[in-house]
Amino acid sequence: MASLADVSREAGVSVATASRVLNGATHPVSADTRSRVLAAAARLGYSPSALAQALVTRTSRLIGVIVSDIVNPYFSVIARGVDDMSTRAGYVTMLSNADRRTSSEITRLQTMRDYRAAGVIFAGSGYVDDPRTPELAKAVAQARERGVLTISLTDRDIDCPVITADNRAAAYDLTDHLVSQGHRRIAFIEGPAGMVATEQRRTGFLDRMAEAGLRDLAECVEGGFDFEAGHAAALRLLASRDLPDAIVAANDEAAVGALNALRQARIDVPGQVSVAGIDDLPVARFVGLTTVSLPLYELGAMAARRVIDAGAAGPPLEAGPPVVLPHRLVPRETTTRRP
Amino acid sequence: MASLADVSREAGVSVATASRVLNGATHPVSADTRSRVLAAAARLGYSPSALAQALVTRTSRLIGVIVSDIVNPYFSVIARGVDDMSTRAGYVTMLSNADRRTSSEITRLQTMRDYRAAGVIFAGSGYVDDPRTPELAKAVAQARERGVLTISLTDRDIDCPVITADNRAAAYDLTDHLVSQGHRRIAFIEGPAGMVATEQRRTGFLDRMAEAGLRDLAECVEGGFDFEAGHAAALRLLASRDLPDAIVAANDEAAVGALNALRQARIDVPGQVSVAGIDDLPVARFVGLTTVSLPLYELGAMAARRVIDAGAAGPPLEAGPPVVLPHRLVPRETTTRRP
DNA sequence: TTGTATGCGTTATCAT
DNA sequence: ATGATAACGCATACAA
Repeated sequence: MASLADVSREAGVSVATASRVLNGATHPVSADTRSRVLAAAARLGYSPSALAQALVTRTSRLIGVIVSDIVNPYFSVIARGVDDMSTRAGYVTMLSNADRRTSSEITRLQTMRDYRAAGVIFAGSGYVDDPRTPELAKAVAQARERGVLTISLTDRDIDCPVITADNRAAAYDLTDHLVSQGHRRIAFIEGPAGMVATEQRRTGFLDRMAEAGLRDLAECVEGGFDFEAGHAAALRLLASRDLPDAIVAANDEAAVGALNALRQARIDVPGQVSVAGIDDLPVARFVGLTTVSLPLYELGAMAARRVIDAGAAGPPLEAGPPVVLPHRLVPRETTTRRP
Repeated sequence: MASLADVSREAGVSVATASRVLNGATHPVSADTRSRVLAAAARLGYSPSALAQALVTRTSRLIGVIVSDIVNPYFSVIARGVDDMSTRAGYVTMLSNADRRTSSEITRLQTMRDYRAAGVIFAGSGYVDDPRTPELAKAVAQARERGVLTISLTDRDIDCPVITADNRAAAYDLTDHLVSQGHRRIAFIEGPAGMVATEQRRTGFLDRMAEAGLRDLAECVEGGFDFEAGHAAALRLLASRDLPDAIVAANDEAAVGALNALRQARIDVPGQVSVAGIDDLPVARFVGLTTVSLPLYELGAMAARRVIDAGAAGPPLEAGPPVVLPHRLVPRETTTRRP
């Protein structure tokens, strides 16, 4: 309830000086009045209105993150990275679920912009040939005019800085691992149709297979990013001809789904078939799934740091080349050398 | 960039009337000027500063939710409930992770208060005899003075409305199910030490066992809320004397951890021992775990709705008796009638 | 039905 | 070193 005016009155100074000591500005203030103001503030339990500050400085300590679905561990890890960094810097994070709808991303970005968020981070992958991407790009541009820095964690055609992981390379490296283990017939359970992340991961798989002269032994099957999709895909694989040497799923959840289907069918993993995923979510570690660790937490944290730093030092950094954080192959128990 | 002043100028009216048509106030406005203002607003791409609005109305459309860890599916489901409801009402949700530290909950609440959040929701359980709870209570009281409505999703000694699930009854009902299936020796893998949710669930288990005259056959072992804890607990159970008829874990993750330990040890579940959890997280459905479904999503959604409704209709509802949302037993494949 | 004026809580500019 | 005072963008009580 106590405002700056209250404090200044209590301390017998003007609001200007009260403001100066309370926000630690570089402006000189006598030690005496400083302590008087501090005492008054403490006595009144003063705490500044972040709203008023944001209104006048034209930028807040709010950082937004727009995910597809916070219940998806992939995104919650990113959100955690954002929030840890935000909190450490005295910022607070705003969260929105867009359910992969570009239109939702647009509206969410706009409402965050109306709160003068210092920045907003897009965590979700876009779709290939998404007709709404231009609209999103326009919203991003408007946000920028309003002073909000937007950052994308995936490659998207919206003119803004991107901090990302290399999906293609991740799939490529994972496939390389399998190939080097002697596997030849390898099946790939794809991600959701139309997503660029899906394309990138499939491409990485196919590229490595082709390089190994195994193109003909590479089989892509429809899938998705969740347990059920992986489970169903594995079932289809089981139903058709004989089993491949290895199965790589577009992400960990699908891989675990496939793993379960296989084991329910009494297939020995990795004895008969190796299985691997991508992401390295907590569940992967738990079931001993071979996967490639993506810097999800770091992506969120670094994006947040970037908007924080931008706020501290004018509006220096824009767009520029994508920052690509490193991934890392994590061999575990679901893959082994082919007999 | 366009402000209300810009719009009013463009439309040739005062900011007052511009404000009136743009915020849909009940104030009468002629159809003619209304359309002029609307046109001007559209032309300029006007959108109101949520900051300025919040400053003057002394309440924002911000809803905060403080969880222990958003990566934990238990909390991400709650957060999803909050965000869905918030979004639908034009609010935006602020998220903070407190890692079960009461001191963090306090500071996070304060910064949300400084943004004049319409309300903040505490999702995490407290600790028994937590010496810091009084401080939290004080912070809650201060927040209320500032007009922010706080709601707790668990029983805590901070004077504020609570919307919750009955942890004790959930454990009780689950145990009842096992007992009615003929199980007699039942082990309970506890949650993290000191948490009130842990106490409540253990109590529910013990109560039902006692009523069945099975107190002596009830065994509580230390555990936790994650895979590893459940896994380790199951290992300990395996090491000691002979196996119980059934194992109920304090939550689904621990149950799945135990499940894995058992199966790795070639124990047939539910053939030799039944296993059950609490929460009904997505993973439970996937592995076919018997559990009790807690209204996590609903808790978040209802809490959000309550702060939204409170904003719409003065400051009517305070404290009052806890609202308890129903849980539901979900029998699946990890439990069966005892031979 | 429309306009004027005031205040919300700060920061920042310009004096003093 | 300190103090008036003008914004910031909007809502609203009071006039007209």
